[in-house]
Amino acid sequence: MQTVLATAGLAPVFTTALLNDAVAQASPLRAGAETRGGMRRIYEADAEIFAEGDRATTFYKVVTGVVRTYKLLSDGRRQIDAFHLPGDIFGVEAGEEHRFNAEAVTEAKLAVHRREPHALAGDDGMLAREVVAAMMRSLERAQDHMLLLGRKSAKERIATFLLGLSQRMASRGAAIELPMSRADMADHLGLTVESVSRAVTQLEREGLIELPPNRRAVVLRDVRALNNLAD
Amino acid sequence: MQTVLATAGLAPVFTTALLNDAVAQASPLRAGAETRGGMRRIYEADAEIFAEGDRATTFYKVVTGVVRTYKLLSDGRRQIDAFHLPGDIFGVEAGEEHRFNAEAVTEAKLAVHRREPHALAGDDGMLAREVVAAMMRSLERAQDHMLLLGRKSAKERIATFLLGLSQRMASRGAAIELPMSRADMADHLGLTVESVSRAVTQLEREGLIELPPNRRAVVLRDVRALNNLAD
DNA sequence: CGTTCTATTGAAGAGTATCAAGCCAAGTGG
DNA sequence: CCACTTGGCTTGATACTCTTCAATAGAACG
Repeated sequence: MQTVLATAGLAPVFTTALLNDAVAQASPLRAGAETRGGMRRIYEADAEIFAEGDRATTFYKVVTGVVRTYKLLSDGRRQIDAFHLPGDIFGVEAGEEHRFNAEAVTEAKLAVHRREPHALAGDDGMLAREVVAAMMRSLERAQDHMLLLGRKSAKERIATFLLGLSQRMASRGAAIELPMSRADMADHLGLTVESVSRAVTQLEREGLIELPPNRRAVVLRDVRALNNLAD
Repeated sequence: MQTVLATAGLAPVFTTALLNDAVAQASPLRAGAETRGGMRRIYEADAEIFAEGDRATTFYKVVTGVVRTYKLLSDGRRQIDAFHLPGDIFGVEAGEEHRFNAEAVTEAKLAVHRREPHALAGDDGMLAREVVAAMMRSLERAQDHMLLLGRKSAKERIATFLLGLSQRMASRGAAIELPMSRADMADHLGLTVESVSRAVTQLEREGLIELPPNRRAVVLRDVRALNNLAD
């Protein structure tokens, strides 16, 4: 059942299963979510997909849902390097082992690909090309994210994050479902839960964004101003 | 556009089992600084190699010296995403344009490679494999660096940075030359010059490292303790 | 030796983290 | 259908790390 929103302007955009539709319509840039090969597997929310140190015999492509990949410090500090949306490929490794952990954020359907040469050779090498392209996109995102982590303020981080999400999720207008918790956002943006909450609230008070009562979605009200913050 | 690579000029070489080979041989390939192909060019310290937005018709491999690649925010804040040492490849782009700036840190000799498909096809695709392997290494470093930027303290950042440098530079024992200024280190580690200086001094007082009077080199005195800090 | 550039050190301030309630939406069981 | 519980989000007060501003010290070069 969907949330009934108090704010009139919000109601129409939030009342449907945004996320699942977004999945189906994956952005054109992200080479079709209609992956042909690969065994499908479904993970429930928060299920582990693989862990750091696991043998990397397979890699994955998100079909539906959202996945997080992260690293941990010995004392438990966590850095989520990326959220993977439908169409995204993750778990590709240079070495024998996975270098980070992967978990489902929401229930997620994944296409699992063996790393064997022939698996890639099939399909006319299409998959191989796709994997390389995916790696380059990961690298670009990582570079942008280093700029965010190294040099942006909390408010700027939130603005950047929301703009990025809205571009990657086929969002209806400027409305975005937030599939991940504040804790996940915090560990992605190098902040604490409280700082994320405060920055979001601040952007809301300034009128740049708008949130429904359950706070798990965002409407970008002033994209210009948000872009200014994100730089 | 189906794959990003269509515009990369690299597409033809990224086929079939190529990726797996590159993956398998990732580390060993890194060794050879003795690049055969590519025109040599020498840049003096602080010379611009390319700028964000420049057409990415070439990519580079460091022969001697050190290079920094960085991004800027509109107000001048800078994030150095990586320092490139001899053997490292940089400037490979998915799109038409360079997405960051590159400058020589020290005087640097670079091997310049055209992005044309045939240039890569030659040499038995060796260079192509090397480029893919280089990208994967860049991605791994970027992921590690995000953990540093998002979750480590100033002291931990310095420890991590010094350990990484010592592993990458063919260092005489535990002694490392620091080719870059404190400002460069700061913009790489997401700190200010002063914070870098203080953290270095602190590690020195604690006996983990030792510096010469000119402060442009470091001896790692207690690698164990440093690793503990870096996690 | 003086100039210049870089690095260090000090004092004060800002931004974010930490600690601690409180709030609200959603789910549970009587 | 309504307390009651639960988990996630927000808000407040305070602490702390790092930044900012400012000055000094030291190395390199002519």
